[in-house]
Amino acid sequence: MSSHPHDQLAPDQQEQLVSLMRGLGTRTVLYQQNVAASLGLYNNDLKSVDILRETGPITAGELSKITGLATGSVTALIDRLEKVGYVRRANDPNDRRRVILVPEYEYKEEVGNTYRPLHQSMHELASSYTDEDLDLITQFIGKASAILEEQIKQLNVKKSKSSS
Amino acid sequence: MSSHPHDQLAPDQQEQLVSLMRGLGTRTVLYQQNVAASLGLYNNDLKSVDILRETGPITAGELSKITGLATGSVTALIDRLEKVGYVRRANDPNDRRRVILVPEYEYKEEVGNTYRPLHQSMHELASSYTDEDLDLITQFIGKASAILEEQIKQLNVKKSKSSS
DNA sequence: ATCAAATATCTCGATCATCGAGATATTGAG
DNA sequence: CTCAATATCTCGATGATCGAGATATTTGAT
Repeated sequence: MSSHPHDQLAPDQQEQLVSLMRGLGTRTVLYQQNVAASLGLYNNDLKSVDILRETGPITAGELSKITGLATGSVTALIDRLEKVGYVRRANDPNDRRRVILVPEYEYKEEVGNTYRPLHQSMHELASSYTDEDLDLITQFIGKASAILEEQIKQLNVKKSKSSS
Repeated sequence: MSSHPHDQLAPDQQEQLVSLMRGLGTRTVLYQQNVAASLGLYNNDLKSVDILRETGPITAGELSKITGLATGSVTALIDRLEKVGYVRRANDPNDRRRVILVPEYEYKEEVGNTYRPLHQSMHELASSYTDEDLDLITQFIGKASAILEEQIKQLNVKKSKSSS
């Protein structure tokens, strides 16, 4: 399908990839929302769990910066997550103002169970490639991820600028 | 780097990719949220604009199903998007109950402008690959996207089941 | 030491997107 | 023609989020 024999040139190929990436993005957002609902969490709560999973323990303020939520919202968010055992408040011995958030979802199987079918399918997809190809793809994903991170930073910069 | 000579086996490589994909997902969600804020839209409003962009005109009810929002919420959402000119309500000549949502953001340059830096970077990234490699990557992204779509469906099925 | 400014988190009233149940309009089947 | 099904909208209730101020702690200057 997608009628592009060899008479078609590269720019179009790039366009196709970028378009697919965009579609992947839309689906990712919808998927995340569905996972949250499935776990009985609010979107931002699951988002925070995912962030903590990647960063490890961070302070409430750092979570506020990353998520873009007001500090008051983060306080309430932590209360909710703590109540259901996804996270724990810990003291920073060096600065008693700070609240360190320690992920505790290792004990919560639900998260793993919910993500499992996706991971399973991804593993299956991955196993259909040679080591070499997988390397190529992995590097691409890593670079795409870095680009996104950079773009998020840029948008935040613009946000602060426009409010000055 | 990443010390995995040839004595290391595939599963680890797969793990790395899946982990990276997850990180990509988290960043995608954060990015989307930042774009929405930057455009002065609510998350679900931008989500809907993106959906409409991909699907073309659909009914209010279909948007409700895709986004998972209640019909009453979609009504308000459309009101907001219509007010700022991202979308237009049209009649379905065959069924006068229906409201068809027609995307109108071609006239809105802001969306394109906001996404542009990301697209630019993605194009740059894409242009660093050979046609062959790009093909491989494109196919992978397409498959990953299809997997996500399937997983979203599965989660919706479980949702309906558990409420019976 | 002392004090003021800066920083981190929390509190709390206000706002507003979302829900969900019911209202309204339309279609389709019998 | 009537009734059930369907599509959208209305509207009161709920609750996440905001944002300004309160509290506690740290830091730096004097």
